[in-house]
Amino acid sequence: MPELPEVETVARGLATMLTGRRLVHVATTRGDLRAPFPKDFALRLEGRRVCEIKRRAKYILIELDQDLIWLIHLGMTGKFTVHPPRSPQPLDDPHDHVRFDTDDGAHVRFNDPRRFGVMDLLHRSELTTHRMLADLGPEPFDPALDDDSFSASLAGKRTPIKSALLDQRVIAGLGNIYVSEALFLAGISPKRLAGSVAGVRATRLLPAIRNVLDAAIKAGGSTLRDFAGASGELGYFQHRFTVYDREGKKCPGCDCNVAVTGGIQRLVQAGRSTFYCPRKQR
DNA sequence: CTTTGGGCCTGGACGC
DNA sequence: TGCGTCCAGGCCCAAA
Repeated sequence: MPELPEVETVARGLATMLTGRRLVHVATTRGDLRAPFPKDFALRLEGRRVCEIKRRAKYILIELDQDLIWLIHLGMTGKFTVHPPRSPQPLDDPHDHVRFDTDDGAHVRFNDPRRFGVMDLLHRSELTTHRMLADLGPEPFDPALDDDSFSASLAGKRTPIKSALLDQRVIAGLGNIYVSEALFLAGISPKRLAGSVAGVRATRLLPAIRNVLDAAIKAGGSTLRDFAGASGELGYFQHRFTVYDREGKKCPGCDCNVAVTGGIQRLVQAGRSTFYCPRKQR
């Protein structure tokens, strides 16, 4: 369930370990996840130096020399594990899809049991035209995203606000969990049509989105401290959610009796679970 | 044009 | 115990 905060955490962890390093001994296992890896994938990564590691929406972008960019999506279950130099070689796992060493002797593996991840290689010039990047909306923390532009992107939409926030063209990086959390914090019903959120409610929703993401990134960052130097999995951190996956539990903002009200409700919108409190969200 | 829904993939939870 | 069924999730694409 990696969404923006988890992807950000993984990207920061990888940056700590890999920036400035050269990739050596790159190998793939079966060479496909949701889609086949690009042609000569391992060969093209071999010997490249890591210049910088960034995140765009839920994608990790590893910028290499020769203007090559390694694009990674973690899907649902994608994980990186970094084994520092001189640490024991990890056991083989059938779901290890990519492995490589760095020129300082670390060993890195990408593991994805459900294979919903994506690997691709692109040239720097394709950063805004690549199929998976071209239509992405603004980053939630982009200062250019203000109340007016956010409101304008919701205006006229006939889809529920829950679905609109999952649409990466509206705002990039939110997934099913943080959409529920942000709508709860903003006190907005997930069933409300996006068009009716434009205006005053949008000015409540945008800070709520930022608060929820910021708190989760901070929680992730605190796990990174322990990981550097240890043989660690990147991006998995304990985070407690207020409404997500808490059907029937008490809403922290309500003093109502759960036995009477049923507590936090679950509903399905566009095939996906939404969790909310009908009393706090209108 | 916009919005909806199916398919991809597989481990784990659940029911019989 | 062992089997089958369903679900979760992000994203693309076809269909309405």
